[in-house]
Amino acid sequence: MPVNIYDVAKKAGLSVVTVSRVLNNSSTVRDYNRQKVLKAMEELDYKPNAAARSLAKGDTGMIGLILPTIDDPFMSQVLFAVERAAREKGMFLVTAFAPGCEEPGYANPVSLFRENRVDGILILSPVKNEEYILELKKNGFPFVLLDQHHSAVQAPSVTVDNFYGGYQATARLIAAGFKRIAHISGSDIYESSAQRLEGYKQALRDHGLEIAEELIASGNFTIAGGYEALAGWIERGQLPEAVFAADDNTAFGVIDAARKFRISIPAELSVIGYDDHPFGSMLHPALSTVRQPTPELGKQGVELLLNVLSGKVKRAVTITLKPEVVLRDTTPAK
Amino acid sequence: MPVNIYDVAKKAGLSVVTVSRVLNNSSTVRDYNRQKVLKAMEELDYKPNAAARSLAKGDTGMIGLILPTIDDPFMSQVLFAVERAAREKGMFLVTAFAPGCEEPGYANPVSLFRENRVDGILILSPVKNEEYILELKKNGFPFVLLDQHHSAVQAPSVTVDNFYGGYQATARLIAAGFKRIAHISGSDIYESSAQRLEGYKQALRDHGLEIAEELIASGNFTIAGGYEALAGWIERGQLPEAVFAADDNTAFGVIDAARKFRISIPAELSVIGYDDHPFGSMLHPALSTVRQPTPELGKQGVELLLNVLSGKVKRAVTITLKPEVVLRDTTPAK
DNA sequence: CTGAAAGCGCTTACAG
DNA sequence: CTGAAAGCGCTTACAG
Repeated sequence: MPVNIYDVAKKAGLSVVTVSRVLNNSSTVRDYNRQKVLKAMEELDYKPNAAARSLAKGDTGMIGLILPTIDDPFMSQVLFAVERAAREKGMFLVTAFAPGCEEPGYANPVSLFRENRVDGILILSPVKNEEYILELKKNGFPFVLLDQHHSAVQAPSVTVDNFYGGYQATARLIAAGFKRIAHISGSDIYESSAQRLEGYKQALRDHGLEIAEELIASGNFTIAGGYEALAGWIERGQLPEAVFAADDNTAFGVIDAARKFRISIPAELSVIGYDDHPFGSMLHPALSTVRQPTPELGKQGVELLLNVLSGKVKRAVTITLKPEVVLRDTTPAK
Repeated sequence: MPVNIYDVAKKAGLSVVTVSRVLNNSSTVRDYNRQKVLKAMEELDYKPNAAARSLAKGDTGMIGLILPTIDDPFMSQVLFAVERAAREKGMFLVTAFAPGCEEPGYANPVSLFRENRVDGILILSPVKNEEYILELKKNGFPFVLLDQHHSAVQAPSVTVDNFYGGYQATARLIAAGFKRIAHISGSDIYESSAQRLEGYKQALRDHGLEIAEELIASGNFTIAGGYEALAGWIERGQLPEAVFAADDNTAFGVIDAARKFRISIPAELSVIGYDDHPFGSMLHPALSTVRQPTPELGKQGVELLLNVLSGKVKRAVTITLKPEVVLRDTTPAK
């Protein structure tokens, strides 16, 4: 039942080599013969066998994406962008989750590359220097890091400038005239959190504002974290004028707490989040935020990986994308 | 550099057949020899080549998941569950998006199966009778439908009982003493929407309540849809006592609108959503909802597909999962 | 319990 | 521009 390349060759009255050539768009095929082959394939409803091609050629036409979780629009947006970019390049996407240390019994997706199931791997937001990354490196397996800044690993990567994002968000708040600007950071295991915090601090310094440790809270990138941080400040009588939250979840928690404590936004408190969560623009008040270039991140990641695979890129280049501040209703209308 | 099965055989002083046997956990290998092979593999850091295995065995060890989008926690939760279940069964997951008619230029993920890249496919929430599903069926390619009810396609599937969910949600509202219970439905292209609506109607009927057409709005599964539906009722002086929203996004929109119009929840208006969106339990008021068994959906889907692949399941069985009402703070404390 | 041989469906030099 | 031959790295009957 399954028709193979010999069936096509026979039907077309040519050799399998020629059929293989039209399959691979080789230019050295007489157009007349190409048509015959195409016609035979059509009539036989022939589809090449991917495994046989892989075995013969040594590549798979697939790339892998390893990500920590998917419980966040940022992750899923990148996944979507990656899949799209991969498909546009004719590659399929194998997705594997690697929750990391947080979940012990969960095997690392090593066999994904150790068995040559994919040609290369994209690793999104590795939570720390996972040992499998080191292993990839040691084995010379092609991979690209997405959204990470662990200087410890030298590898091709495309990242978003989190320092810049943190700096810009804070600068906007300063420009609006605020002095008491708080920050709620994310999880320590993500480098991005530390960098947004640094951007916040630097913006304060550059504008001659003091860094008040009591206005820096830890929020763990969660709604609850944002809620508790604001509640804490309120209870201690330290309500800031504005808060830059390390992500939108945190910002939603801040808004939720503000509502609870009857603090009006943005009249009494301004808020800027990070990520541009879809809900941010749909709920009231619409959340001001720092938009991550997720489609670009996915696209550039795939392109970089393909360039690594083709040998065009040999060194550990880093492509840095800029996020963009989007001001909506949780900051003063200027 | 790449070590193959012959290298292992030589090192172990045995034939490749024996190596292959230990690779496939064949029981007919003398334990002493098995150890020798294992040791050789270890020392050589041997990893079997997936393409060669696929070609020889005729299967790939991969399954595909086709989903319309990923911009919804329901989708991503199912994706996560599917990946997890697949990995537990030793399979890898190829993910492909098929936005369907909504996005023309986007190629159908046909080559995923036409080139035998995967052994079988899981199709999540097909928006309608996509032609590729018909093609799969015609070709006898193994697939399982997740979360769909298109009676037009006879195929193995695992679904969630949306009628039941709609019925239960409405019944809870009725039990709380409400008479004017509204419903905001989802998108017509999803069968689930129609079924939740039917459940709502049936619950009303069963309890002797009238179905008021003016209390049935269309919300498109969006925050804006929920917002506008409630705003419409308010403006027309038709505020219901309670609303059953077709999903949590819609419910969030209702809550948002209620806040805007200063309608207190649940004192003046009760709300039940659908899906158990992670935000539902984290924001205030905590959203009452109908929880979908997403982990189970993914797990059962993978298992059913594997049973189809092994020939254990031949007919178009349907596994139906029950959703569960979760009452929180947007409905009266009983 | 073990192995020689053939085969899975392609592609890649190498000739012509 | 076209094709015969070898090879990619495994597994599967078939013998023994």
